[in-house]
Amino acid sequence: MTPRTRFAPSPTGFMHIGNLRTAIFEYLVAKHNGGKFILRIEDTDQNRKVEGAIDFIYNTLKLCDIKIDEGPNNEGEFGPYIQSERLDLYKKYALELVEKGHAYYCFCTEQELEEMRERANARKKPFLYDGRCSKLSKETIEENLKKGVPYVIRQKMPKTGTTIVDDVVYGKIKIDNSVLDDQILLKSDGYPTYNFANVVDDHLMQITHVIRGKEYLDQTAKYNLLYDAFGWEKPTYIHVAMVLGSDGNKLSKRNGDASFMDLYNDGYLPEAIVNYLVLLGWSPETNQEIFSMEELIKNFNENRISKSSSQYDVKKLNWFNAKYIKALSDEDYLKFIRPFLTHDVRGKSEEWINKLLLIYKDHLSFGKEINDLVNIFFNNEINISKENEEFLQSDENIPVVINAYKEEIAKIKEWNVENIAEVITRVKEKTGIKGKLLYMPIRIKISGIEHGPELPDEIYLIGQDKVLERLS
RNA sequence: GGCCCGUUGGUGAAGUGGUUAAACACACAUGCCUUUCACGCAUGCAUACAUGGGUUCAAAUCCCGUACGGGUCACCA
Repeated sequence: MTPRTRFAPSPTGFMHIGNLRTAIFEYLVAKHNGGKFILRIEDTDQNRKVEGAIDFIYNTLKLCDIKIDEGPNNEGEFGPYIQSERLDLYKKYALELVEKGHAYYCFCTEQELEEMRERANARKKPFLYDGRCSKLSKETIEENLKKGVPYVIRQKMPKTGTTIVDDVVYGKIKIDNSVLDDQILLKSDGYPTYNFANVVDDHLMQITHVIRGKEYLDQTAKYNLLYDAFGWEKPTYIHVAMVLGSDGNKLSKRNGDASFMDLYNDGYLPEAIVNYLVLLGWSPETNQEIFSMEELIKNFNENRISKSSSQYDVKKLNWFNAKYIKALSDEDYLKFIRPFLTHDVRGKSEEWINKLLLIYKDHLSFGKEINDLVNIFFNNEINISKENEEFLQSDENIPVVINAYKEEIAKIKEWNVENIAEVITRVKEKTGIKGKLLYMPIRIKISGIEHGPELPDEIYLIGQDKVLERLS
């Protein structure tokens, strides 16, 4: 049987890095074993549908180089791949379960349920449906159906004993059947519940490995009971621990850093994000840290997924991203970084812009950062701090050096980095000054600050006219 | 509250009974390099196996209790 895994998001138009990581794991398990990766849209909650969400998911996965073998936009033989288009299927299987005696019609109204719930709360007991409708006579049921009384279909749970969940990561988990609710399979609007649709689809789509967040671990007992009721073979379960935010709490939109798209828009390369995420909760057998998708597929091993949750740390992501940026060709780098530059570049030549951007290729953590780094080349006003002003007054040689620079720079006919470098050497020879006193004064005069790229580059980029003006 | 799961330095983690006086990476610090910074390289740091009890010649590794953290108990997924 060829391995098949699936990514089954609900179409909310948002993907936080925890979801993405799950998708990556699912993809890697499939591909490592030569299998298929399926996308299924779980839109059984009609209230949460978002326009364009499917394209958004395709887009995100494509950026991450995760290839969808079957999905709504490229159907295989197990379609449709959108749950809202499979309604008749769920109904058919729900009724099959009723037939077999593993499920029953329930005509209780929301109000009745609410009352039961309140009574349970008052006694400080967890609410479990008491199964009263399972005792309804055939006649009553038929009469209700004929009258069109709204109903749901509930699964009949065993009241005693335990159900074992076998999980690749967590091992064997024992769940008491007595805590299991007669869960609803089919809602009164004809839509299936998540749990039911999941089991039916995973079976029909021949999913072999169910990989999902650990928050579903407890629920898996219900799944197993469902599989047993149908007489279907259970898939291999791989539950993965959660990704926590940098504050150690649950990831949330509010934390800002939780979404893939935000990261992408800030100038993080998808390859770097994927590489970082895969190492969150999974470790390879060697000390290798940088992995191409191809290498991940080769090396991934679900037995090395961690049980405990891990914390998202943007600093490590920055490190990965910087590595990936450095590895880019100049051409690719320029293509990547250019859109992030928001400074006013009117009047600047392409050559000038590219040179500027290239200087920072090895210094960049993420795309948006370029604007801060590059600031000194766009400030029209130079602000020299008090300390720096004092420094300029601190040595009688400084004016001499500055004057020498001024003279030599004015003489340059062809404005390029080589000639500027020569000027610096000449100033050094002429004045006999070297070290700090040689470069700091001019730096401060032309940019206001003592940091920056290499001096010849900096002088070159600021431009001959401006440099001369600022040296006066 | 019941049930389930987890707990190795600031972070990601290796290690699943014995050369581990616990690797590696990020972060941090220092040094070298560079006429600054950064990059790169090197070194170091961090008083890390939650805690108490067992089992064993030997435990981060096995068992039990406790604490702490998280998850789950919907006509949401």
